[in-house]
Amino acid sequence: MYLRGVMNQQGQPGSAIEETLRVVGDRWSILLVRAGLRGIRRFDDFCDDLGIARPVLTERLRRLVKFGIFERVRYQDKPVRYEYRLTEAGLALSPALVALVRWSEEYSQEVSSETTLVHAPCGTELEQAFWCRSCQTTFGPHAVRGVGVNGES
Amino acid sequence: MYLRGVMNQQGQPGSAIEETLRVVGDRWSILLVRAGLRGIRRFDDFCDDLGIARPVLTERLRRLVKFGIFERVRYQDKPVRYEYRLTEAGLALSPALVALVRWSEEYSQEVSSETTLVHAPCGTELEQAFWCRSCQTTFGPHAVRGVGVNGES
DNA sequence: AGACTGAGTTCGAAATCCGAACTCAGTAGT
DNA sequence: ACTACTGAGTTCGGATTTCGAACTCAGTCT
Repeated sequence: MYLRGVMNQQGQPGSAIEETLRVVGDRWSILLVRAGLRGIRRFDDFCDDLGIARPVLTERLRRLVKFGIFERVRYQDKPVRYEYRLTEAGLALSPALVALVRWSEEYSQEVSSETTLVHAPCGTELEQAFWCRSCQTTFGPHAVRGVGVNGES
Repeated sequence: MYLRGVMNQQGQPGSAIEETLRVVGDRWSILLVRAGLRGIRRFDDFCDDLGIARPVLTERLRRLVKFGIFERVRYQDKPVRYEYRLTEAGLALSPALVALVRWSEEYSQEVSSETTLVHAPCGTELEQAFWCRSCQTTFGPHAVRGVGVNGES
């Protein structure tokens, strides 16, 4: 039973991932990050691209900025205008995003996907793996275990 | 600009990942999958563990069953009782879950995480990578590209 | 002046979420 | 036979979120 150790009980401050899901765990946030990766930065462009309601977009961007996933940058002064750029933390969400895209390609019914993710240099479909720096091997989810920061589990 | 090709326009049927996020893109679904991975199967246990409201749990489980992530299994007859087990598709969400957990460990402010994920055999903190079967190498998100199923992009 | 742009805000209606209490079939204890 | 208990839900009314459409506001363009 892996992922043990990443436990949560009700009422507790909540494990890290619960906290994270409170930030990105809605229908839009992940999509906003994806749009950011595709180069979208401006309010209206997010709005048009995702079809998200404006008040919701306002609130989401504010929250994502607050949690350091996007930053609000003034890119023009005359009429003062701001845009939203992914921070490093935001970029770091891409593995999760890619994992979701891969899962979608493989299991999503409804819509048959028309694109797939590949290794750019050679065009081979990519697989996702975990990598152990010390063993120099890749491995699957079965070999993952959760432990306390400085202890066993 | 990677992840190009995985585009979406408003009003369209929606790319695969949009569809996927309509299923698992809420505060609870991913947490339910995580609970499933931890071995939780029964209604009341999900309820107690996550602190989710019962009517919401009912609706979520129904949806996740409908989309093939959990299956509802009769595990007892006398008083007929059902439990929820992750399907293979549900298990296949674990890379995404692990990616989120890793991100949480690294970037989540609020709560400092007390556990970390490691490579079980050796105890080294794991890294997540993409793996190219044909090149036999791992690589990061920069080398990922989206292409049409049978064409370029 | 009048139209347009970009980044929002305001509005009321509709959909979701919530906790608490209830149901219903069967089991266990006395 | 009566009571308490279990597990998987359902029902309720109230609080919160989401929605689309229309509005604002500063500045620019023609």
